[in-house]
Amino acid sequence: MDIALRDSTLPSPAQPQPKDHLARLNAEQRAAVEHGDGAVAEPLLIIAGAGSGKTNTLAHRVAHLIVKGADPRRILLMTFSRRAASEMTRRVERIAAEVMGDKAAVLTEGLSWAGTFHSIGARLLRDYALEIGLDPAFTIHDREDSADLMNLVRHELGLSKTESRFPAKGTCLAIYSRVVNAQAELEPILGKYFPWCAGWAEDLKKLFAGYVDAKQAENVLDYDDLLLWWAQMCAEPAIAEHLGSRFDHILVDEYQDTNRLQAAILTSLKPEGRGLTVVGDDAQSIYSFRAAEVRNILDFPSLFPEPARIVTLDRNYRSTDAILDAANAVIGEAAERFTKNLWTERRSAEKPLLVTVRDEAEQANYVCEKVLQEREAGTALKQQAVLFRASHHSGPLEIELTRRNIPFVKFGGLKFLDSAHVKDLLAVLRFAENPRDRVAAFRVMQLMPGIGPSSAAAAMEAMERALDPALGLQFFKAPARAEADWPSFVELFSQMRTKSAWPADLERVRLWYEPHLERIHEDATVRRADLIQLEQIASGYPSRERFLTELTLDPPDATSDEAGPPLLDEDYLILSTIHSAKGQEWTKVFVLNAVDGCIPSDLATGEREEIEEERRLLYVAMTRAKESLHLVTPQRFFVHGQATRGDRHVYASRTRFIPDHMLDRFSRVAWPPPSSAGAARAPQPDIRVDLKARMRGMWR
DNA sequence: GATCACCTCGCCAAA
DNA sequence: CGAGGTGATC
Repeated sequence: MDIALRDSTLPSPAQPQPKDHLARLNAEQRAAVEHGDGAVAEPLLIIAGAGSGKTNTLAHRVAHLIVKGADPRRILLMTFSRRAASEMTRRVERIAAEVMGDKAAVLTEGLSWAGTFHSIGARLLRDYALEIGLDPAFTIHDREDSADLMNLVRHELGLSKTESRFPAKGTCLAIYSRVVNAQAELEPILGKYFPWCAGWAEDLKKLFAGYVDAKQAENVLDYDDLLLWWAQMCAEPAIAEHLGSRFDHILVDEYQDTNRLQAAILTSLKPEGRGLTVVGDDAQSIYSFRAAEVRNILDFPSLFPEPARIVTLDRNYRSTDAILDAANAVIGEAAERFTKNLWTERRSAEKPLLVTVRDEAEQANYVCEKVLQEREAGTALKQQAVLFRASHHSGPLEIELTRRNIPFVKFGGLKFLDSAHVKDLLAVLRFAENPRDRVAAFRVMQLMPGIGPSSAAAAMEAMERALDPALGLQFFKAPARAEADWPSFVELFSQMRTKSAWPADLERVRLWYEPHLERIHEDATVRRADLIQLEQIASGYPSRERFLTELTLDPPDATSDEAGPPLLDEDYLILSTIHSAKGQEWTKVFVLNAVDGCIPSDLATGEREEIEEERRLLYVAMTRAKESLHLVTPQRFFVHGQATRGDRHVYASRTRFIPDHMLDRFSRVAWPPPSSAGAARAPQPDIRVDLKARMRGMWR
């Protein structure tokens, strides 16, 4: 910041505006931005179709509020992902800077309440911890930690050896999570979404009660707790009032994908609705498996004493009309729909392609060839994306990309944080942060050979009995085989408890962990590189607590074919699940497995609502494309669970969401093209043999 | 009580 | 095929 700026007082909103930042918006966008003209006004609902400039509009609205004098520290902005939040704040800064010049930075820096519901929840719960009887040093379990804790309780209650098999830990957690997020009773949830578990209702209730007790005893919260505690806290009128009055404006993005808990939080913060803005598109609701509730957005207008203002954005700035025609046709078949068709002025004669290939291997070949062709023609790899329904659908393609040395980054599916060595390291940190965290403690202690579940449990008990956890560990008599390892572990733990230093803690942990890493894993070298990379990431966080919290709530969501993140200036192809592709766009888009069984997933063909959501999923995938769109349909799929190269397979047919009468909106091609079938063969050996002569010779 | 070899069964998307 | 659980061994 320069001197002149430091001397100046806060910029006055009344200053003449050098540029009209609203001029480049269309009339509807502008109406959304100017609603209330910077003041706290009645609730606003923005129905924003795919590619209608939603992010831009929301960013302009926030910037406009600030320009008009709103206090950025009193603006709460909730987005669906961390990535969306930082993109939004970046744009707000840019727009505000255009209007107010350098002075904008002072203001936009105050825009600190921007993030996901979960991360905002975590911050607020630490803030109000004492008022609500929560230890502010709580740690947060990710999905896998939660499942592990669920499993511990499941064992303790003897549910792991029932006569017929009790649901697995992941399923139990999914059921629990759904009940919590939907604010529903267990039985109907079981009947509707987990019918194969319906017989276990009583045991599940016991299990969940035990799970809640365990979380409280260990001072840990899971993802759902961040919303549940927040909502419960707001059920206390005094706290809700206090909290609600901290914010003048609350803006929520992707509102179609919020659940009942989130809606409850919102209305308790602003019961009158004044100052609320929600943005979304019911045609893009694809998270009902996380208990998202389309009704939230549909019912929003009538939720408050004053009806909400509704603004609809239906002009699409992203895709060509050919792509939009096809996408509109797909969503046009939806049983129930509230948004209008999108329109655009971008003309193109290039219809989306419906490509038939023999199998997934050919699909991989097709994508590779086309991607390289497009790159030759000037479209960078980064401007091209391959989308798919389930993370494993990209398996064969990943192999082919690797074989051909085409760099790629994959979003969705397995993550960096899911690898055992990273989790080990984080568990040590979490154990130091919160010694009562049993999942972390068990994981860490069992790294030492000779220590299994029962020794770990005994050590935990010793810790609880002692005045200080570190002393408890120190005087614990480790089993003979682990005696040599124990002291250095205790030393590490007490150091982190008493002389914690960040990010030095992490390096200490890594040094302690390295011998174990080498013993446990063959490929220790690759994994060590990951850990060093983790230290890089860690150095960007101010404290151990912030590092743990934010890493759990906003995990790096990409994995690449090589260890380490690709350099920013490198070019790479994007692979992504359709869910992770939400809100993004690319010049060229390939959709894999556009067949029944994949889209819709064969696991989602029961309820009509499930089918409808699968249709929206295809719509979301198609509307990511700016210039060209390829839907690829392999004809046969090799069945899972047989020896490699086994040839048991099933035939698949084109997705039901593109019925015959819609085909005129697509170009249909078979690949490789039948005419050049010969060209696809391996080159002939360059020799000539006179077999006729040879055969004649046999008798001579 | 820890560890390993074997066996079973499988439920996608993710903060 | 693979995580996760089971029973036999050190």
